[in-house]
Amino acid sequence: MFSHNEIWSAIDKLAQANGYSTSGLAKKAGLDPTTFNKSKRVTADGKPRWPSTESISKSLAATQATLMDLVGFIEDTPIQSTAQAIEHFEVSQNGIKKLNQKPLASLVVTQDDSYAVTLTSAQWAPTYKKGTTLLVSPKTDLQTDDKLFVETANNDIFIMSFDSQDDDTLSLNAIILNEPDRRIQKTDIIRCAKILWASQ
Amino acid sequence: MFSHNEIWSAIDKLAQANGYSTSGLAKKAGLDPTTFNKSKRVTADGKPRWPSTESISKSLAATQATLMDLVGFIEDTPIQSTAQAIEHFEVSQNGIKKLNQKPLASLVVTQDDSYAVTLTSAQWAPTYKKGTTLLVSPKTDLQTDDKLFVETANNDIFIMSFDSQDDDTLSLNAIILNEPDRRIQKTDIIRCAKILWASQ
DNA sequence: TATTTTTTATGAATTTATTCCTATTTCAGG
DNA sequence: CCTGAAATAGGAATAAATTCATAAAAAATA
Repeated sequence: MFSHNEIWSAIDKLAQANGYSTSGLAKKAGLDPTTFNKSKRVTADGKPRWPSTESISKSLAATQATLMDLVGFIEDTPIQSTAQAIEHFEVSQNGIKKLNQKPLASLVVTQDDSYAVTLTSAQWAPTYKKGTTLLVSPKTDLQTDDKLFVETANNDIFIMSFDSQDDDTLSLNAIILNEPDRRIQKTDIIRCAKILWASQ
Repeated sequence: MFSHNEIWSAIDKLAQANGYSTSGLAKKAGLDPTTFNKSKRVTADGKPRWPSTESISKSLAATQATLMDLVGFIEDTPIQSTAQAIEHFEVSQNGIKKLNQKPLASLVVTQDDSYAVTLTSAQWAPTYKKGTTLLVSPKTDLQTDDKLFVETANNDIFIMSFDSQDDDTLSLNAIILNEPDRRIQKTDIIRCAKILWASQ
């Protein structure tokens, strides 16, 4: 379920995240530039007007975004967890480092082998927006396009999709713009977990 | 981005996953039952017709599904790729029974030992309200006050907190009003999982 | 098997969203 | 300060989706 307000807000955010104005996004999508006007979001007598599914599909295509990305722009309630926070990370220009204070991402571990990671940075938006909680599992039966949460020996963190692997290296594809694909030495990996579930 | 075919397929799957026919879903959503007819998906001259965003929103609301859930029916998301719907349950005055149609609770199982249970009954409110998704694990290292999801041989379901156990029986405390505490024979239990995580 | 209910189908009427057109506003560059 | 491009606004025309009305097929029930 999503509200009239949420879907319009998501369209605004989709445009902004790709450097477009609202009308610019409409043009890029091959639509009339006034399609997403504020004045087209309610009728004269105040009834809500919704964008069409086709317009949304075209807008996502124009920004090479998925429906999943759009979900990332729609706010929802945070999850509650039975787990306990044990580690914190900081995101900076040089990468992501473990630390104790002012965490931009917090990692919580449950009592079995699955655990949750809460992102307090917009680093991985729009795929995983700030505030997203990921439920991940360290299980190793990886399939192509599985999303992974990987931590290396020097405490860098990568959230990328699984491409392939051999005995020594793990090949990962970027899931956000302007991030390169990567090949990581397995000996450098201290944590590799498959993302099973992502909250809003 | 998503295609005309994908969005219609997703609506069909949303209906099916909730035990509805396509027209049944439309009715539940407060729409005309013919809204999602095959004949409404293309024009007379073969042009594709798309469901409106508002119809989709109403359909998700009717099934207590999120946009994320719909994505699961379209793309290879973590939820879809690692989970498979296997069983449905119905809650009635006399208890909870397994069935095939119109489930009030749906159970999905992931590829590792944790799985998710979505409650579509208010049976366990206010602790777990209608629509809550529980992430549970069959791990047996139980501690007092752990919340458990228990299914017995006659397909009754209990969501209660762990009190104690001996070789033969499991003692459970109620977590909702007007429910008695219980002692269950272990030989009667066909599923016992610890609730690790609860969604909104 | 007969009967009722549900589902599916299709055309026409209605409602809704987009497009077209024009005008105003905003903002960067000369 | 002026100008041109982009963004926004709003009404009318057009295109598109839903509803309504009806009928036929399929499924459930007696």
